Amino acid sequence: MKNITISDVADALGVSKTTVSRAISGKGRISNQTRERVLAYIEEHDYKPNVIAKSLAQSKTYNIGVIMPAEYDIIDLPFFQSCLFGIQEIAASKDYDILLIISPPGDTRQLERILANRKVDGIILMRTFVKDSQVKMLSQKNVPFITIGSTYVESAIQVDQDHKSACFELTSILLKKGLKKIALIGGNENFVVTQNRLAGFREAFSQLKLPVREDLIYLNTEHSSQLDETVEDILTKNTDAVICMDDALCTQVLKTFRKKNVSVPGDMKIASFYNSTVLENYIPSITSLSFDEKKLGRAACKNLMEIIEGNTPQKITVLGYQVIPGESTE
Amino acid sequence: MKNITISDVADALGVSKTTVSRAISGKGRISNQTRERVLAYIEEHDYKPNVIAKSLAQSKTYNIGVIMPAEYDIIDLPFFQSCLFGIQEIAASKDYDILLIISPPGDTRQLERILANRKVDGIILMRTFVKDSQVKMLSQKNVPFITIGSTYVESAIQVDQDHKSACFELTSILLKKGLKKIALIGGNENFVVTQNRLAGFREAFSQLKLPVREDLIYLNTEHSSQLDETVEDILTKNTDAVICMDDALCTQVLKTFRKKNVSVPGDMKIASFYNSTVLENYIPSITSLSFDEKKLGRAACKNLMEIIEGNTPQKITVLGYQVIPGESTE
DNA sequence: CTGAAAGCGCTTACAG
DNA sequence: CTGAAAGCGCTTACAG
Repeated sequence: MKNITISDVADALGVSKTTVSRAISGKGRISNQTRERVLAYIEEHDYKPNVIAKSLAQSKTYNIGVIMPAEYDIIDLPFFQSCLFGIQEIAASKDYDILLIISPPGDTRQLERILANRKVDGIILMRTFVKDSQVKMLSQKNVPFITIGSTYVESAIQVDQDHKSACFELTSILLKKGLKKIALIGGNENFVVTQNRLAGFREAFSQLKLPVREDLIYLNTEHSSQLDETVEDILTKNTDAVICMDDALCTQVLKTFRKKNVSVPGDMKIASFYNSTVLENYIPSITSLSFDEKKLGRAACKNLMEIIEGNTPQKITVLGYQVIPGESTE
Repeated sequence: MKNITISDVADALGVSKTTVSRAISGKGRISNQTRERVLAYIEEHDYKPNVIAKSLAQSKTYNIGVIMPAEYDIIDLPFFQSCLFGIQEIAASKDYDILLIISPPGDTRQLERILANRKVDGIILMRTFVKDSQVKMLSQKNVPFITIGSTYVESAIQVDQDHKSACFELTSILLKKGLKKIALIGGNENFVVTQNRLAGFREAFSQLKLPVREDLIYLNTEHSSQLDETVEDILTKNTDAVICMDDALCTQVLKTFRKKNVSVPGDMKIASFYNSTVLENYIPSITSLSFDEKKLGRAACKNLMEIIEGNTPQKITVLGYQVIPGESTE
């Protein structure tokens, strides 16, 4: 049950392997007639070139490595999932496959192994950190790569959602309703995305020449125990509204509000960052933002393909967002 | 900046490529002295064999394909994620990598492309269906593969959690408390896992010689609108307790109960299938089951490696579970 | 427009 | 214990 090879095809047709190769790849001069004869034969006999052999000859793998952080944060999963779908869509259309690299943040071992083994033609990083050892390494080694999410490394080509503008707009909406004491609850400050959202938050205030209440900015609030204290603090300070940087945080905050009989939007307005399934059925409906993550994945993969093909895509691609107004801020 | 090859090593050491190859692989006779000399040189000069060339020579790819269904069901994501972690752990330890295949249920195109391109040495299916075209195809083509979750295809080697026993025990616990009218709410009946849980549910009744209330079995309840009707129906029928086949369903049911002022566990007992993050902070705490999904991934990958190496692992590997008692059934 | 030949970087019978 | 040589299945200068 051996697989049919390019030699078999060549022999059967009485042409050279070179000719068969050219018919398939479309490279090099070849007569229309010959090409069609070869293609017809291939089609009929279901010949599939051996990608490994092709890889070796061309020093290409037709794989892209996608790095997924080895962190459990259930709320981020749909994000990664959607990105992956977008990536895979584009990749498959160019006959590329996805090599999944699961790696703890800051740990470059997996990545190095795969690069040393020459198993991929390029890399997509699905999350970036303020100080990102993976980005640094890829950049040094001159490996084609794209980051989803911004990075501070100059040479990196990035695709991102416009978190800053989004947070700016969300904050502005609240400010323009006359709400002044707005709290911001966010996750890990080492994520670039956290910094970007914070920047948007600040800008909304400064544009309206209002002072930011620094004591109402709560970052690194990841554990729910910690979050309870945060909410406590927010309530003590007579806050008007809360913006949550993600829906997991928002869910927790809402739960605590309910426990303490804080009514939304009566006593407190609240807005969150994603209109995810976690909150979609919540009553009252929560004002939130909508991003197209599949599109993000597609954009990242398209750009990576460009780099691999030797082109230079634009350095920063920023994708839009939408504000989904809800009852929670009325 | 060319990469150092096996020939370079051989030349530098004044030995043949054969010898270098043998020193690395450990196959074939070679003197200890020579092996160590080669290994030392390799270590010092950081030589990494080209995996692609190795692949071509051995007809092996050192990749395993992992199939993830292209379906959005947020509740399943942590499951897949954990499995992936387990898989990757074992794979990496054997220098294998994961090729991610995202594929709509029933669609074998992605899979066929990857097989035709000979990009993997074996496949892990992360979800199975009652009628599973992917399983059928893999089985026909004689590709090494493992299913996570049971399948009805005879030849398939499977790794699964013991959903049946788990559901049996959960149901038994409720029955032994004297609860008779127990409703079962489940998802897609085309998933083997749904059928297994249902079987466990039934067995609990039959073992205690109690009749199953067929009208309290609700499958295929995926959309929340539909679920509302289901809950309505359950309440009409004066039900004692509800078992939910997953936490997404459970969350919805709990929400509806609250809306209708049905108190848990006062008016109604409830139990769910996973002790996932979705419910972990719920008040009252929810009686549920705990499975180790990373372990599942590990077991699947281990078995696949066995098959690839020419061994025959046991046909069905079943992993245990734990009942986590909560206040919701007290 | 077509082909013979070398090359990609390994492995592995075979011979010694 | 070691090595020369063929082979894995492609691609691609080079020559015609």
